[in-house]
Amino acid sequence: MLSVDSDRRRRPTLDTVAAAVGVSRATVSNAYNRPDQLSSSLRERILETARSLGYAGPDPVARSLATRSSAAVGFMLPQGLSGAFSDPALSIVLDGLASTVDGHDHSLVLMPGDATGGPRPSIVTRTQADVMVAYSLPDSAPAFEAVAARGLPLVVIDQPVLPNSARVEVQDYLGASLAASLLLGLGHSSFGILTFSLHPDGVSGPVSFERRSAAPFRVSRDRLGGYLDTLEKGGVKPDNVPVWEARGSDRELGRLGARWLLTRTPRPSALLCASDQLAFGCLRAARDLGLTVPRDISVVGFDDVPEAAYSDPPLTTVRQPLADKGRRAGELALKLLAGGRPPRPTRLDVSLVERASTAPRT
Amino acid sequence: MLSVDSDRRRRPTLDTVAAAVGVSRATVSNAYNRPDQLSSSLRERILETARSLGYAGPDPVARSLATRSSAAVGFMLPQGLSGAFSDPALSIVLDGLASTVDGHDHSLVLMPGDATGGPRPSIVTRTQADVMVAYSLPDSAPAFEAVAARGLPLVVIDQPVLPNSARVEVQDYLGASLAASLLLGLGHSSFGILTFSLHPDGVSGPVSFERRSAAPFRVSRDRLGGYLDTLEKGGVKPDNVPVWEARGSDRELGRLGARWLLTRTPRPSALLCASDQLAFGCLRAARDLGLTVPRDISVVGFDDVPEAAYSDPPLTTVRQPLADKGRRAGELALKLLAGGRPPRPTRLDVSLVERASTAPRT
DNA sequence: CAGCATGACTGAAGCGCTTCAGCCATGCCA
DNA sequence: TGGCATGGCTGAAGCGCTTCAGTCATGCTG
Repeated sequence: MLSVDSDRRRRPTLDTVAAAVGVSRATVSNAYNRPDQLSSSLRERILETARSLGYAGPDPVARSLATRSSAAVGFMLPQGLSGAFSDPALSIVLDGLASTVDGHDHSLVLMPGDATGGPRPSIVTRTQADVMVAYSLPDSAPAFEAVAARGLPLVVIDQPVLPNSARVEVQDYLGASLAASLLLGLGHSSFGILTFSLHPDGVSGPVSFERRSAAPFRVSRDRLGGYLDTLEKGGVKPDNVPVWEARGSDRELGRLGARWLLTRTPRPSALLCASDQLAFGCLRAARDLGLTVPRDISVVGFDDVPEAAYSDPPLTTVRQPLADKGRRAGELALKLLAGGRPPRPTRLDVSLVERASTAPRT
Repeated sequence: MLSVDSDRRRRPTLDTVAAAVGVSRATVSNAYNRPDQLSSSLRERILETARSLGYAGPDPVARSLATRSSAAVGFMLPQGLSGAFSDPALSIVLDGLASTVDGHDHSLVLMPGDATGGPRPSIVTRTQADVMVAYSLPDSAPAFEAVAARGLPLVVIDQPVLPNSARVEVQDYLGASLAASLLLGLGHSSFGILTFSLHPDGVSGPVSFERRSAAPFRVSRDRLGGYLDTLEKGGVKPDNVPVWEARGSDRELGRLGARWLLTRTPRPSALLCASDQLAFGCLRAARDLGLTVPRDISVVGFDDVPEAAYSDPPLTTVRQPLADKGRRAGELALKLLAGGRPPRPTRLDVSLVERASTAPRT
């Protein structure tokens, strides 16, 4: 049976319908796109005929070519899908973005990253999208050149800072400072820090000074910097603060890192984490070691994902407006699409949410 | 400065490059797509000129129109993005799929669902993709009609059973039976069941018989059926088994449901869950209530996500090969794209993984 | 009743690319 | 030396649609 193949080949087009109804192709097009351009009776007749012919509406690709707009936004991720989505923060941001662009009949094309910290240039070149959104890509991602070469508008979430792109980000450094200050205020003086990737190389482990200062991931760099600088101002030497880098932001990796941090000598009495997921891992690691949070160890996270309110104990963390971040990025994308120039960066507020995972040093 | 707009308008095309080099458009096209059709020196010259002209390669949309292939696979989800991705199982499946199609230079278009349990038909109609993948959509999803109307090949993951589509699914019923048998074998006789959505209406709560039997989500139906039928064979009347439906598969919703289940009279000594996420919620709920797993309560999950091995206690669960599921779906999509007929459904094996969240009834 | 705005529809020019049937040298073999 | 395969390139026909400048009745105004 070859009928399937030939069915697919010989699908009806606008012309088929036009001929069947006895009108011009333009009229059929108008029936779909500009109902006000023809009498509603004729429109009805056209739609009816189309249906009976098995015509499902204007072909999206042809329409895109004619309108020079593919009605899609490309979303560039720093890593593969499963890694990326192990952090619920991304899901929330993406959901905010999707609902915004979806309301404007745009679809979302996912572009997974690889070891370069972003999608391969060839992917970027071939993806049908008329605006790109970068989510927390390293400064060095080759994907950006490809975007520029295509002349596509770009909105950047979190990082990097790029000329001629719209940007939305949060006050990571400030948020981290707030968290560190809180802990200092509670009398802590011995700390450990748990961060997610500083480099896109997929390495987990203790962080050297060089590795830290050369980090291409701004978010990690800022949060880490916020923690360390503030501690230093509080009299804690950065050299005495062990830092563990997890190669992703999920709780198992957090648990692993926390286990290392909590077995340093002297043992930290407070752990600062770059994300809630990592913090959840700390809670687990503490329990594994027979330590009680917050009595023995204080833990703070970053993000304030919904679950932070329900962990055991509820997590003290830095709140960032994740859904807003996505929505705002969506609006910016739409705006650039409409020909707008990139406005000044949107900087979203962070705030400290004190729950039960922090306590005065005993 | 209008230059941005006109820049975007006046981008170089194949013709621009052809004219600059002094060859025909076909030759430039060949330079990109069929290197063997021209001398490598000419090809070099063309590529070089293109670069200097700021030509980023053939326009993806135009190319798609000419080749009648959009090189994209559409992924239809039963719900919005954040809801969908709160279950890590989806991320893993999607990752498997993405890496498969990505290797063949296809991209992935996400189509979020709404309260109908799938993407709106208008989205389906307008999305540029030449094969659709449905992930656990209800039988009733209107999205399917739209797919059929466009004549697009379809691969269905998990459900529903649709004529003329490729399908990959797991032995949900069998898996559930295994889990229930294990618990029966351990001497349990008082059970509670925690399932995710039976209907796409976003309702959480105790499940009536009607609601259960009319459930449009096959996976929930099968797992629930596997549990209940097996229990019944083991002498436990289904009427005596409380069932809670969570409107999604995340641990907070699981915790909520488990709290309800664990406060029934008599209190169940074993909880059967439709997913690991829900099971994690049970572990939490048990702890909240001062109960110890598995001494007071046995808990089993479904999926065997990576974290199941590291929960406290490690989770007894039904393993399904998630990454394989995604990969297989990707291969099927590619095969249909190549003109193949839908093969017989792929049915992946499940197996019981016994860890430490189950114990004999005390 | 001339003049004109209005509504309903059409013709044709693209959008940027792929592909395939040639065409033309060139080199090789017998 | 004639015949033929081969490599390298081109011309032109689409792919299916949007859009815009018209054309042509029709009805309304003065």
